[in-house]
Amino acid sequence: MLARQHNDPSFASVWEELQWRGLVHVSTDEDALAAALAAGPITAYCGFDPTAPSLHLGHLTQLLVLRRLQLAGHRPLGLVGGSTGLIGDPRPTSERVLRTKDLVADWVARIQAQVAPFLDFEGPNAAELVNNLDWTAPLSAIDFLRDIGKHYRIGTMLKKDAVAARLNSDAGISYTEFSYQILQGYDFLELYRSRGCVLQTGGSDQWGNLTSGIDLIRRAEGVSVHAIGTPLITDSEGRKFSKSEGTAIWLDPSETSPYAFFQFWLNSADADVVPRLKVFTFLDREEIEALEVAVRERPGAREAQRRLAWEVTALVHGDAAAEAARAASAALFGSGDLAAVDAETLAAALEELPRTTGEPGRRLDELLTTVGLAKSNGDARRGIAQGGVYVNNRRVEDQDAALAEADLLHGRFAVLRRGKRTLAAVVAP
RNA sequence: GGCGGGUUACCCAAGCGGCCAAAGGGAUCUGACUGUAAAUCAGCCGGCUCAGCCUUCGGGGGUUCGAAUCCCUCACCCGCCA
Repeated sequence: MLARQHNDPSFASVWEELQWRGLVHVSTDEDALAAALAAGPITAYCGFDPTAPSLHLGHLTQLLVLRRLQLAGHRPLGLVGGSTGLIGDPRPTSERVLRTKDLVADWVARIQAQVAPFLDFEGPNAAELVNNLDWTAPLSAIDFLRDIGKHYRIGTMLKKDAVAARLNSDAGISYTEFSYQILQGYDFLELYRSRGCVLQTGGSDQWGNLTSGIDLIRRAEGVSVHAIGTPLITDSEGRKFSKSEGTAIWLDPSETSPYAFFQFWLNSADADVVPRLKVFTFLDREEIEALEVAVRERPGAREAQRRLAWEVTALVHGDAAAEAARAASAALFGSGDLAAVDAETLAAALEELPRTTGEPGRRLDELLTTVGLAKSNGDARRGIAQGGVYVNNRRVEDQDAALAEADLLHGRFAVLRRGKRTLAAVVAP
């Protein structure tokens, strides 16, 4: 997968490409940054805090920024925050619940394993994974206060958006989370000292934490370093699509199956698809512009969405998984007549879906709940009453309906559908 | 340490003894339209053996025929004062 990736040679520099792809929302002085990137290989880092067992799409943006920098000859550092993850950066609305150290350690390992495949650990600009616990754990509270704390002014810290928002909310903020920006700033300083790191990337919501490190390095070392803040990826309505609220799309296939992942991209709105191609694929400008034309002239064909879905699924889950997801999507949504799909193809497609076993006579509401298409039997029955439940693409009319012998395709399978596009499989025992 | 305010369903937020499973908004979900899109309109939106019943309004304990609403207490949060 790594071997296929490349930056677009039609750009004069990686900086220009990052800008074209819409990956630069804010940065430190553009001229100085562009000059630093052009002057020769530099070391850049991005941090990922283990606040969940998996990374999600917001993190994928960051991984790809690091990778594009690496493809341009720079050296990427992937930091997994073993210590910052124990603290948690302040969310705008509420205080985080502290996780146990064991749990965070487990998540660190998982996330390291998710970061690694996106970077090349061979060659002259080999990537490196680092863990900030390595340098913060040995630090005593006294040394921390004397050596680092002295560089921080309370007034500046209070003005950071994340802190100010919390102070204005009725949630308040603990000293623990208030201190987060210092920890992240210290990471940058440490990486500057130990590895000559002069660039940090991150989401624009991390800007305050990025500048924390820049300011610290200037005070402690008298050196100006750089930062790039990427835009928060949203849909055309401005909603974050990767937020922890439940619609999160995870990189871990056991959290979000490759099929569901593929479907997510396939369902991108016309207005979103081109920006997403730029951010999440390695397609050249020329190709993306051609797809942009396709969206404009033949929107119903959804060529750009199909390409996007394939590319990103292959990038994250590999070619085989992407092909399986594509084939399943084609089989399940292709003709509308599922009985026409041959047994082998159907069986393979259903492998991609959530599934449960069920025999004729089982109530549909129970099957829907069991397989996760409804959160309760009442929800399932409500769904049927609203005309939103289908068996093998045929609408179910009766709330008390049960699975019928005739519903079993090839004598074994039934496809349950909730709404327009959420599918699950029932397999006869 | 003192005084005052607050804790409501996924989120925001009304309610201030019965008409409260709890207003309103948002999100999610479903239908119509369509392209497995967007926008728009409509509906649903705690659970169940569903014209009824059960469990919810920070935790626990009271008062009352009856509490999200009153009292006590514990926890947490906010503000002002020290």
